[in-house]
Amino acid sequence: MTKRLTTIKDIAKALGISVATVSRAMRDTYDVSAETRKMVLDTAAKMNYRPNFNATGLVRSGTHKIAVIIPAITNYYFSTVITGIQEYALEQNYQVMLYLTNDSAYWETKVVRELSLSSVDGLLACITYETTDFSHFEELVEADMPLVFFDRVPESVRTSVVVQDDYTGACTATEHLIAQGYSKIAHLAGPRGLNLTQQRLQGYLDTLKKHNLESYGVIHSGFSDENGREDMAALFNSSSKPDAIFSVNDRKAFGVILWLREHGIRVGEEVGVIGFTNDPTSKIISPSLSTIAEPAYGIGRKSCEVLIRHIQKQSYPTQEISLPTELIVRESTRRKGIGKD
Amino acid sequence: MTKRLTTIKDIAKALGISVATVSRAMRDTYDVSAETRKMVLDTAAKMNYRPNFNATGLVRSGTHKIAVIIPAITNYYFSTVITGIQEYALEQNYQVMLYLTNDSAYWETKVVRELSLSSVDGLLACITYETTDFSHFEELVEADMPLVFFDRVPESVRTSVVVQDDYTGACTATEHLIAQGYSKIAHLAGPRGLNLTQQRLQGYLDTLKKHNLESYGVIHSGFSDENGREDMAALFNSSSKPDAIFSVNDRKAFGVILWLREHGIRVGEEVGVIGFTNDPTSKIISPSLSTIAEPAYGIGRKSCEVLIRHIQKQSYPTQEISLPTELIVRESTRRKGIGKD
DNA sequence: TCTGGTTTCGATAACGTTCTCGCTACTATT
DNA sequence: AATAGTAGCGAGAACGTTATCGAAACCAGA
Repeated sequence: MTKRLTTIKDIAKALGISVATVSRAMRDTYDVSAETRKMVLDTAAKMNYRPNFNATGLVRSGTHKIAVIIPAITNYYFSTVITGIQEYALEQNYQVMLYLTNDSAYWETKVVRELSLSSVDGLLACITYETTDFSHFEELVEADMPLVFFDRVPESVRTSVVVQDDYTGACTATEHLIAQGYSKIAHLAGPRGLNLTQQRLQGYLDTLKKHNLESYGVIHSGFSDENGREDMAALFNSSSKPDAIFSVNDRKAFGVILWLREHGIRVGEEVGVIGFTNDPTSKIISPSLSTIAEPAYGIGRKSCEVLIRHIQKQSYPTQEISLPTELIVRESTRRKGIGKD
Repeated sequence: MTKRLTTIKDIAKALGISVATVSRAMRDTYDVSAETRKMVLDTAAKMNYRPNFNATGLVRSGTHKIAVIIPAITNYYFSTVITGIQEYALEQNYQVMLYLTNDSAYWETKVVRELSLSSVDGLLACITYETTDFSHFEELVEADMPLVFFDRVPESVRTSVVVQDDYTGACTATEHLIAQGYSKIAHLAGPRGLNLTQQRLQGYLDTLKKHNLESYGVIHSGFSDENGREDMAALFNSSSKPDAIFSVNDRKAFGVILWLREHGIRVGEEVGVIGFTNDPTSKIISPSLSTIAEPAYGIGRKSCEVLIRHIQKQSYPTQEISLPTELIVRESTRRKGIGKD
């Protein structure tokens, strides 16, 4: 197919030495004299030598590759996580293979099952919201494949996980709404079965209870702005209308704001809205969206770091890492909505 | 490191047949009886066999992997392109390795140079806007490595390219502004040296000339909304203020709209704004942004398709593919700005 | 001069596949 | 019944690298 590449043998022949010496000279310096080492390195550069990872990977079982399995990348959170993963991986000389599941459990299973165990050293995964059966991941764990989950994590599989502190973030969001004077608070929750959905819901409920407030409704649905619109229509159809909305994520909150605007309801003044993520669009939408900022980049770096630890020390203990979130106040939760962002 | 995996040999031993037969049974049916084939497949499944890609890649030089080199993924366009690439690749049983250059020519060069030629079958690249020296790519071409550029393409390297029709898109955008009654049109251009910057600028200039209009300013800068704001400040500092802005992309146009709003200038009515991309935020921003929709997903699929063609037939002729764009009219270019989106 | 210890290097097996031969046993043809 | 042809399979080399073992060369000490 492609032109024949120069191998270690070619260098050996050119120099009249053995392949073993060339191989040694390539990486460590011990067991080989300084001059031969220099000679080898020079001619290697001259002949434009590149190591064949198939061969090295074959003999020492270990490719320097990690697989990332993620539902999608066309949103701020996921794309930023990947960026963090990618940067840390490259720093550590690991390469990233990307697999998109498109939030389909079928594809997730297929991808994980077909993923040859020999082609990657470890796996970084964020499950789809459809996934209920985790046997495809359990098989990997049983084969001792290092595996780390981030953001959306299953409860059953016993591995390391890296998440943001969803529970505390939800508490902070709800506290903020209450502090701003809202009392009839509803929650637009994520899909059922997802850990983060449960955590954020619980934070919301616990904070309400702490303040002796009733929930003004909880609706479970997807993560899109369309879902947000639909949920608002359902919510305002009932007799007891909320005066504030805590959305499980920003995109859904965008739908909420758009719906409120279209229905002539003043965002902030009449109905407060807070999201979760800190998507860049939350600064652009009008009114701008208050939100709980997630450390997406940090999640990416950290989960990659944990994975590589697992790869390099097979006895590295299982970690459960939770990164802090941060409240960002903007216009959508200002009662007297005059100030700018 | 990870537990010993079952190999083809284990299957052969378990069945009392040779490895060659097992190997053959695994892929094509010819030269092996239906019953042995079934036997092999069954026990392979039973023993949880996964092929070792290092070994297959070694003997038949060809890994089923392609590398994607891209400045970033944290924006709509790039993440959608990657999604297209990924989906087509998976359909064709190729795996995607992701490399982010962060728009740094240094990292681009480093990544491309360190990319072992033996570890991927081909390369899909979108250059940084810093890159001026393309020798790292030319080396690949000389080594017969299949290489396809998309979106941002160098002019010098002789390979296949897949882009949207930037020139015609820019013409359409400018025509639209003129048709809406704007006549003092300025262009916020992209970084110099990028082909798409040049194409969009030229489309703008040619359309103005066709209508006997003067340009009300061209400013080159980056792609961010911050850049858009800065450029607007510079533009409105002069005595001859434009009544319409054609921005090289949507994110920059968001900055424009934000700047106009902050300065009490009515978007659409007083100053028309049109972008390029069709970022989902363009529907969310208020007023919503008219734009030229780019076929991002299609670009991804198509460039991956061309690359795989090149990989599978080394004599596949070099292609220059240009995908059509589409005008999307929203509020930011409505003179009497009452209508909804 | 002999011994023992380093340093530097070469031969060779191994990693898990695929590929090229060639062999056997069976079927078809005359 | 003899021959040719074919289907099915096995033996072994090959891919490019690393790892193991041992050999050669050199040096120091007695």
